[in-house]
Amino acid sequence: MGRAPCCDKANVKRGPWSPEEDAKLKSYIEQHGTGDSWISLPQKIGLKRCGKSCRLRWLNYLRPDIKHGGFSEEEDNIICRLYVSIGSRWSVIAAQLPGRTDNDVKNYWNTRLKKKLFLGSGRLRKEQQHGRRRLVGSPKKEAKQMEKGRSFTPAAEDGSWRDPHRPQLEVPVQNQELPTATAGHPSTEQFPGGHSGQLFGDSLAQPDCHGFLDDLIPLSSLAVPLGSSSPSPPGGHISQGAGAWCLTPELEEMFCYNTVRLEGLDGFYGVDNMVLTEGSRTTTSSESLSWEEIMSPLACPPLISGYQPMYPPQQQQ
DNA sequence: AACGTCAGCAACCGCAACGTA
DNA sequence: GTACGTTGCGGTTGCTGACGT
Repeated sequence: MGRAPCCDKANVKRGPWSPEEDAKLKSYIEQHGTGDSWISLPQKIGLKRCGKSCRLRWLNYLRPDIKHGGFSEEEDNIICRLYVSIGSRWSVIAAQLPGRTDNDVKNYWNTRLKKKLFLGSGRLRKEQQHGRRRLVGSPKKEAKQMEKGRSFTPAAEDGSWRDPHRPQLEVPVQNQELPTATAGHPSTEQFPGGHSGQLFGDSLAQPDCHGFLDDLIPLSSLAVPLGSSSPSPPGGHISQGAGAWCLTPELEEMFCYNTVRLEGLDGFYGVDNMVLTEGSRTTTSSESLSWEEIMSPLACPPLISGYQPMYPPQQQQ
């Protein structure tokens, strides 16, 4: 007994939305809100669309507070930091960026930020050198995005990012309880409740936020405990066997399996020394590395070592 | 000018979580 | 406790337009 489909796909229109459809959906929601069932909404307003599609259209495009295009460096910074801390939890990341949707953030990461971060990609670097491809949208496109853009609530007076329409992320604040390395892979675990507060302290709210590469990546965020969901000791080792550390698959692939990609990220030469075995993702080195070694200048050249680790070694506990 | 390639983005898909009867 | 409907989320796909040859 399978689950009933959310809509009859044969009688549902797909593909891009027309202005008329947008207008219908928008005016209905502005009058009645989104409180009712999304599933029944299309019938009520005479749209041949799936309820899910209506919801998506509203959330990602029609909402009045949506901000399109033109991510600021500050936003870049926030996205990158959160990505290395919690992984691809786009809704959580988007919740910290007023006017941005998870889809927006996800697209932005996939199409731009990832490349911006890992310029080592040979082709991209070549392209940049030759100025063949823009890394940001063309003026025409930007203009289009601006045109599509809606009004949006600026940063709060205290300098923090705040969107009145979105709930603030309920996670422990920066010092330093984000469940990163101490609570298993963050992307697979829920944040503990009970503490409310903003995700960031002043550092991210500062208007003069420096480039996100400067202090972006705590190695503790790149490494996840292997083969165990139990909290890992802060003094964990990269070694073979249970309890060993590994990079998240994506980062591992970026940093270790494809050395070409490291071109533009020379700072990670030390990480490259950690030869990983396929599948088990453990090091082949007969010697294990202590946490201190991992955080040493060899593994963490200035780019990283300058970063205040979220989960410092044991002695700080 | 025509064509090919690729980046960017909107939309879709499927699964998991959640809510309720 | 369970079955079912709905919502939310993240990954993926496909279209469009910009750009290079």
